Amino acid sequence: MSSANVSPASLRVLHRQELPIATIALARYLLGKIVVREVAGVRMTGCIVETEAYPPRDPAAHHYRGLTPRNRAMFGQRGHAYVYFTYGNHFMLNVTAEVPDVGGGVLIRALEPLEGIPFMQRNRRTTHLRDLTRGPGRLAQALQIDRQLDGVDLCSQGPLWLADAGPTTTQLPRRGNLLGISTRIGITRASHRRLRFFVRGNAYVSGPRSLNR
DNA sequence: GTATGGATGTTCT
DNA sequence: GAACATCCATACT
Repeated sequence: MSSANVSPASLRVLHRQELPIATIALARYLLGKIVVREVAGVRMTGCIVETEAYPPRDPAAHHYRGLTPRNRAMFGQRGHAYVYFTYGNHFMLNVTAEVPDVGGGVLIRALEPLEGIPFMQRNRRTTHLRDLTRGPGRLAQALQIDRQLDGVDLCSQGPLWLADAGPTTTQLPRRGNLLGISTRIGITRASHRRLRFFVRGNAYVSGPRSLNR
């Protein structure tokens, strides 16, 4: 199993300039990066192991029909949070992409828990490690991510930000062994497009086994 | 391990 | 009224 194996002390905030502009490139780039959530003096972190791209002109994307009050974050600068509520139960965390007014986002689908695991266990009401952040709804609940964080800048240290683990993590998935690619989960439109990216073999990746080869 | 269906609230037709 | 970027409990192999 590939483990994140990150040293928390070396966290460095990601600068907007180093984020790829294109949605699909960003979805791949974010694998291996760290989500940092700070609430009430508590820090929870996890390594991104699964993403989905919702690029411009994608009929499955919330931005497809243009700007609405809900999706406005995706029409702003990249590197911000787009958080929305769905299925009556769950919040989803996305990282905005593209240049302003275009519309693009990357759904964060799974994390490998790193720091603050006891708090995630409390938030999720389970001690089972593998169930804490495997899936977009679960990870949002574990990290206490809700609508209040919609629009937050992920490139400045605040309640929610993105980090690099520093030079110690050299095993960023590129192709072949570590980078898995599949169709996206739970959509009906454009369901043939292979825009889901994941760390192959990682225990915290969601979805059916058949998609995770 | 896989398959199914219900719960739930917001958005859009 | 339908669809929805999901999760959970339950039933079954």
